[in-house]
Amino acid sequence: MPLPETEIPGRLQAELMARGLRMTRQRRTILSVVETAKQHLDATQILRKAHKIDPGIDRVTVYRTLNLLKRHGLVDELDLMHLEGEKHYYERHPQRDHIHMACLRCGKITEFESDLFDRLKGQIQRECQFHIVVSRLEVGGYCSQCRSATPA
Amino acid sequence: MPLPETEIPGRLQAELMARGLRMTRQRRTILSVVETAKQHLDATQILRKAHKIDPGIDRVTVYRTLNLLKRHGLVDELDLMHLEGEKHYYERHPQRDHIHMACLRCGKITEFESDLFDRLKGQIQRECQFHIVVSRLEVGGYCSQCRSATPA
DNA sequence: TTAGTTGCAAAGATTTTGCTAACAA
DNA sequence: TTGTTAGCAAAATCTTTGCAACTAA
Repeated sequence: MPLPETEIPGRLQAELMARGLRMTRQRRTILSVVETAKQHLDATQILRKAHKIDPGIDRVTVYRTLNLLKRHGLVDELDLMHLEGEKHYYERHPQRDHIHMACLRCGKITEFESDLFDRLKGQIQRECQFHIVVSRLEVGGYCSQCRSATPA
Repeated sequence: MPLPETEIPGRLQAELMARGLRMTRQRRTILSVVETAKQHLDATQILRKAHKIDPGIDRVTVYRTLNLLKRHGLVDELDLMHLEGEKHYYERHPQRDHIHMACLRCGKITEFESDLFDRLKGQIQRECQFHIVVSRLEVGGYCSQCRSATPA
């Protein structure tokens, strides 16, 4: 069963301010784009959406803000198995880590949560004495639809 | 306990030839570099090592050969949590998948195999009806040495 | 012979840096 | 006021493409 949707509007903004960081008009715009994204966005897509709110925002500001969010652990950077080029995708750091599955045929990205994943991370921390800050599990393969579909 | 070292010299070359691909002097060189690597190498490092064997090899040929190996599932592409830039690292596809742990302080990369990881992939295949072709689990954090070390 | 491969040059894609003006606190 | 941030331009980094010459099978 899915987690309850605990979307807190402006959470990113609140977290950044709680850390004493300056809240500029541009940052507010970019944060709102990331926060309300319904899918994984790369830097260019974030810039495009930000432009619709504030056409003056520069691409560099998007990169700088994403780096800021990354450093503070507020967003996760994904590669999604490099399905289309080397761009990176961003999503708000979830309350519970999930796995990203990328279909090599149709490109669909599916997310999956698992107790086994949580236990695996626990095992790593214990047996390797490694303190995990961030983790990323991505798998590439064929989704159920593409497995049963006729060959391309 | 570690797996037995079943290093088969020339395995990459044998696998490519078994697939009916042409074996050129340049490919042989690049394959031997990848095969005998004692650590994760990026394209530039592979080129550098290949140059020591055959100074005429072009960077482009390295990229093309790596892409070939990737497409055939003979090497895995790693990001190692982008610890130093956006380069990719390559390793021969292991008999059993392992986890890469990247220390955010000292940069050390540690590998770890786990039954839980295997079970997790089994769960994904079963519950998501997703046929896994390639998987990548990377974690960033602090290794045991850096955890107990004095702050930088 | 001939389809596949290489090297070279150039382009492409993504991200970062340096600097001054503008701005949040 | 004062240290931070934004915008602009330029550079840096990594990777791919086009094409003629070369080569493995």
